Amino acid sequence: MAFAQVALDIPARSLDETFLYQVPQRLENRTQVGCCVLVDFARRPCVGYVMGLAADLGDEVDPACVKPLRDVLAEPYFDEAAAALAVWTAREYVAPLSEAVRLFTPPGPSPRLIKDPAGVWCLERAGTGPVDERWAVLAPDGRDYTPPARAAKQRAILAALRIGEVRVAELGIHIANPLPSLQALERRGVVRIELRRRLRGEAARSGQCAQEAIQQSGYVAPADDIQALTEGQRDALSAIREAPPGTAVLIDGVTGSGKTEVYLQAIRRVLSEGGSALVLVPEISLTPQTVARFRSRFGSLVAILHSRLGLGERFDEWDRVRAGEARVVIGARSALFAPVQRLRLIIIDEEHESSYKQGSSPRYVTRDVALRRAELVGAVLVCGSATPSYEALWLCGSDPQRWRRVKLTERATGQPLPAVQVIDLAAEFHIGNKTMFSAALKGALLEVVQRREKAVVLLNKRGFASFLLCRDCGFVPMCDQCATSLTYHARPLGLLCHQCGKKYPLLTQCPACKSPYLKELGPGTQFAEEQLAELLPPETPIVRMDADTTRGRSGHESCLERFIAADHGVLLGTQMIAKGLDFPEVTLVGVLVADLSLKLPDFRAAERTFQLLEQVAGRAGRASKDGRVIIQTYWPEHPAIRAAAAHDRAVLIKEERIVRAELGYPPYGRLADVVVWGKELGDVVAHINAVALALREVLPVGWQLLGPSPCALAKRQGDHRWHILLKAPPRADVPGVLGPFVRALKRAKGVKLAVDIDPYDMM
DNA sequence: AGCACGCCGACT
DNA sequence: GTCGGCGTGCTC
Repeated sequence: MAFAQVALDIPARSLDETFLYQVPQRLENRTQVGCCVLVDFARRPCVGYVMGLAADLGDEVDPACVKPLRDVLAEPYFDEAAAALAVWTAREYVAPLSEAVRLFTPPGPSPRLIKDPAGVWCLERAGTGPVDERWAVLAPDGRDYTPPARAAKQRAILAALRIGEVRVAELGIHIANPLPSLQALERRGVVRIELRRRLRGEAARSGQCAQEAIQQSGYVAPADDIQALTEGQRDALSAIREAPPGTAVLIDGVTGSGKTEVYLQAIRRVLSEGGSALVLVPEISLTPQTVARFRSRFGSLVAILHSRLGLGERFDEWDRVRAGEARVVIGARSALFAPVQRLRLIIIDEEHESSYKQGSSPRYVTRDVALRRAELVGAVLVCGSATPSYEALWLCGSDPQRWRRVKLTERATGQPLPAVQVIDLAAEFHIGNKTMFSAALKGALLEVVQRREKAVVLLNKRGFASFLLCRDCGFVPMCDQCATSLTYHARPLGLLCHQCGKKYPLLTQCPACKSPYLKELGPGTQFAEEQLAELLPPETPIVRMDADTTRGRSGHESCLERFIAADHGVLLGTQMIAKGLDFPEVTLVGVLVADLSLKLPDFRAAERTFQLLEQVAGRAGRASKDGRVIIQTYWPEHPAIRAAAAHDRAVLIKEERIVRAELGYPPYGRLADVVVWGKELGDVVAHINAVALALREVLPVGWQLLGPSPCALAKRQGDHRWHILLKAPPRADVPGVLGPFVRALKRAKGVKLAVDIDPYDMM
């Protein structure tokens, strides 16, 4: 008799254990770990995934309760190692098991069970099949129906439906758990719940006819493609080769040191031994240039997993990986879970990037899950960055058995790192300069333009002005959804909430005191663009690149192309211009206000500022011409600024070590953030207080509980947000304490709760 | 999640 | 007295 441990595809924290089912004879040879199966659960059918197989029941389960599997719905999506990684991820990040398992299932919706019009449960296949959505529609006789006074939810639902049809999911945004009420209305014949077919966009096909030839010639690239390596690159390569399976190598290489070439050659080696490789890049760096570079080496052995691909195309790529056709997988964070066979190498490029922290459940840390996957499958993890995270550096020092660091101190071209000049903006103001450009930066920009070279200017703030201020009464217009100040945009003219994206018309007078004197304060990229245009000769190409100009499918690329195509000019942008772009002709980098990110309420603010400055500085002088960097700041003596000026991270680390050790911040302590949010402030505060009270009861000795307090973004999209911060010793089993605690919590109406283990962002 | 069970206020 | 909304608990 065979039994299967099944993880049900139901995202509830109270359901995150596997359930045992008996495997009937007829399904015995099709039932494998990773299969999607149909089971009976709580008197109805349910989709699940096989996490393990067993020969007997063990003593835990009453044999009388065990039901047989109803059906096997698909070939295995994942293997035992992946199942183990899913269980580990769910535990480590206090997430429902089903959500962790879904990381490994093909892109697109899971098979769902839906009720047909007769009320019979039936299965809807994933992938190629049509996708249904549940819509609530007012029935013709329902128009005049008035629900009883006590049925507040039904009233709210009907009020919405009288205006128009609504998706059930959308009702859920404002009405907690609308389904029971909706079903009650349906029984009365007041409302119909309809399933509607949503047609998937046509699966895009990747036209790589030219690449086919490369694949047929085998994956070994022509010898002239393989660039001569520097000594540092050779050391890095041999460190990767010699690293035992399940361990990590940190490539700590200055900007322009040729880390990508190291990756490419390490991958080539893995391929020649019959293995596969996974390359994770920040979402933003997955540009056509990056893809092209890998494709030119490995042809159609490359698969791209990108969230911006259509669902069909994403599925096709995923399936090529599973089939073993693609053995070099490049993608953002979630590609870590691709069904790669014989995985021998996992590369995380730009390891310090905050996008490697997943923002929704399971809120995993890519680096840590990647190392776990490497351990489970016997692969080597390679993390590369010019500015590694403090945690990664610390791991190399404190866990040398598993973490090895290789330094690349020279640029591949032999060029020196650009000289950095720091300008004190306060001093500049005192000598009468009231513009955004110091005399030094102004001069350098004019010189660059005159020599018909290129410059990059960073201003880490988009829009025209951060906020409007009434000069008569001090009023600042705020977003009513988020309680953040509204950013003034000149084009299109209006006020915009950068938190939720809500647009407001421009005010001509103060709503509080009717004063017409509203002043724009805190210049952003739109304003800087105007100023730059005034400063430079009229015909100078200026390309602005921020979230506003890169919106849309290829906005990003078109901005870059315009800058690359121009024979000289200035690229002005927010932090997105600092990330992994390689423009050979840039000879000047200017930072308009370096301290913008320094004052954020976040213990990583200094580290992030240094990373941003060092990365953007690295855009200068990558080819044959020397580069120059000018950093303007009100805080020239800050360690992050001094470290960037000297290209010496030690200046910052020295200070950070003291602060973080003293306050128990990572890596000298582990954090967990417990957030509660909801529409009613009173509910939120009451619930978080109850949570805090209960948490203090189970708090281990040596742990600290901070708060409850409002989140830095105390209101977001209409939700009030409060949180509790936990500080634990460095190697404490934080999920081991929080997991059982959260599972035992009574759920409260009108509020939601999330746990973020090892958070990156506590706003 | 979804469904049964059971409590309790509201209306015949 | 019953009806039905809403909170609680269980599901191999």
